[in-house]
Amino acid sequence: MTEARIRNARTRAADNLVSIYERQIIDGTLAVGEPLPPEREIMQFFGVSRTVVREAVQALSAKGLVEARPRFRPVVRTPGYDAAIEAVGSVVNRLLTVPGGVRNLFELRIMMEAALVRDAALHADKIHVARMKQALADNEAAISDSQRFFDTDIAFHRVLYEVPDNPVLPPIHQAYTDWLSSHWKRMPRDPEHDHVNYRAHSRIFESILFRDPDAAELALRDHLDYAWNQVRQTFAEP
Amino acid sequence: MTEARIRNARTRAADNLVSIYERQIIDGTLAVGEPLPPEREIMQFFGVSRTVVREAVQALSAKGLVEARPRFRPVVRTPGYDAAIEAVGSVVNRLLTVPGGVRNLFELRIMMEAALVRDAALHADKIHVARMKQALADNEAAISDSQRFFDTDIAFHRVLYEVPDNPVLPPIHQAYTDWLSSHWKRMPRDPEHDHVNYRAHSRIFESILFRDPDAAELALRDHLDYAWNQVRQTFAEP
DNA sequence: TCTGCATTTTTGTCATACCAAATCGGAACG
DNA sequence: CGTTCCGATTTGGTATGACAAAAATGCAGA
Repeated sequence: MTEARIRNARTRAADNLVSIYERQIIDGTLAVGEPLPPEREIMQFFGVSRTVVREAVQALSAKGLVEARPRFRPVVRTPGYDAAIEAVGSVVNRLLTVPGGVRNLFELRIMMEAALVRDAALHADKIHVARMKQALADNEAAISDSQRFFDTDIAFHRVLYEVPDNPVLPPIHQAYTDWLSSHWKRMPRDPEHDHVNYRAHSRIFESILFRDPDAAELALRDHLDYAWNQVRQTFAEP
Repeated sequence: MTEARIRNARTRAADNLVSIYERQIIDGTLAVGEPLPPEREIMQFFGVSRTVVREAVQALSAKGLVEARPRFRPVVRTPGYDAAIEAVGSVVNRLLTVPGGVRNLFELRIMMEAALVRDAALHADKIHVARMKQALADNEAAISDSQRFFDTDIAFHRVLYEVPDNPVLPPIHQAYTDWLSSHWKRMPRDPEHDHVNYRAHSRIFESILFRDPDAAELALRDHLDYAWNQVRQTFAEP
C-alpha cells in the first residue's frame, strides 16, 4: 500500500521542474491566468533540455495546474474545484468500462443525493427553496420536450448540490451529468417517463418543504431507482 | 462549459497513440500487467518520433492506464478503483491548498459517512457487524497508544465504507485517510482524546446494532465535528 | 486609433547521440 | 540440474540541433 510511493527511488529530471512550478503556482508567484515562460527560457534558466521542459509542462497539464492547448502557451489555471473534477474525468471514464462500473457509480450517486435531500429537508433556506420551486416549474413546462426536460431535470438536481454551500458539490454534480449523460441520452424518450419523473421531483420538493428528511430520502430513492431501471437497459448489466 | 472540450481543434500527434493504446488496454489486447512495447518499437511501428511516443506514454501514465516507473517499462495497470483514486491524488492536494479547502473536503466526508452509518444501521449484515465489533475492540485496546489508536481509528471507519459492497467506496476512504492524515498527525495527541473518540465509535456501533439510523447519524456527526475541531487547530481557518 | 500584413517567436515534431540502468544470456559454480 | 554471477545488449532518460507551422509581435497604412 505505502510501498507504492516508496519505490520512487530515482526521479526524472522533469519532476523537479514540476514541483518547482507547482510551488510557484500555489504560492502565487505565478498568478492565475498568467502564461508559463517560453520553453527555451525555462530550459536556459534551469539548464535542462527542452525535452525535460516539455515533459514537465505536460505533467503540470495532466495535474490540472496549467491549461495547455496545442500551440498555445500553457496558462496557469484557476484553482477551482471544476478544474479538479475535470482532470478526473478521464479516470472515471475508465471506471465506467470495468464490469459493473456504471452501476457502482450510479449507486454512489444515489447514496450522495439521498444525503443531499436529507440535508435539504433539514437546512434548505428560502433562497434554495425558491430556486427548487423555479426549477420544478421549468421541469413541468418542459414535459414531452425531450431535450428540455433532460436539461431541466438536471437543473433540478443541481439545486440539491447547492444547498449545503460546499463548493465541492456542484462540480461533482457536473461530473455526474457529464459522465452519465452519454448513457442517459440513449434512454428511450417517452413523455410518460417525463410525467413520472416530474411527479417524482415534485414529491421530493414537497417532502423538503414539509421538512421531512425520511420522506424526501424515500422519494429520491424511488426516483433514482426508476431512473436506474431505465439507464440499465442500455447495458447488459444485471 | 462545453466549449472547454470544443476548443481542442488541432490535435497533438501523441493523442492518437494515446487513444490507440487506450482502446487496446480496455478491450484486453494488452493484458493487465503486460508491459508496453519498447519505445523504439512503437515509434517504428507507427512511424513517429520517440518524442511523440514518450509523450503518449506519459499521458497514459497520467490517466492511470499504465504504471510508468522511471527506467522501467510501463506496465498496463489493473483497472481498479484504487488506481483511479490514486491518479486524482495530486488534484485533490491542490484543492487542499485553496482557502477553506480542508474544511470543504472534511464536510464532504461528514456528509458521506453520515450516509454510510445510516446505511449500515439499516443494512449491515452479521459479517460487517462482527467486523465492526472487532475493529472497535482493537480501537479500545489501542487507547493511549497514539499511533496504534490512529490506525485502529481508521480501520473502524473503513468498515463503514465496506458495508454497502460498492467497490468505489473503500478507495474513497483510502483517499480520505491519505489526504487528511498529514494534518491529522499534526493534531495534539492526548489520551483524553482517545477516550472521547473511542466512546464515540462505541456509540456509533451501538446505534447501528439497534438499527437506529437517526441515532447513528447523530453519533457520527458529533464524532466528526469533534474531530474537525481538533483538525482545524492546525490551520488558520475560521 | 484601428486594421492588415510582414516579421519574429514559439511550439510541435523529427532525427541523432550518449549515458546509465535494466534486462538478458551464458559461463562458472555448487 | 539448478543457482549465482558477470558481461553484453537493450532500453529508458536526457541533450542537442533542426525545421515547419502556427501564434505573437510590431509596424505601416487607413
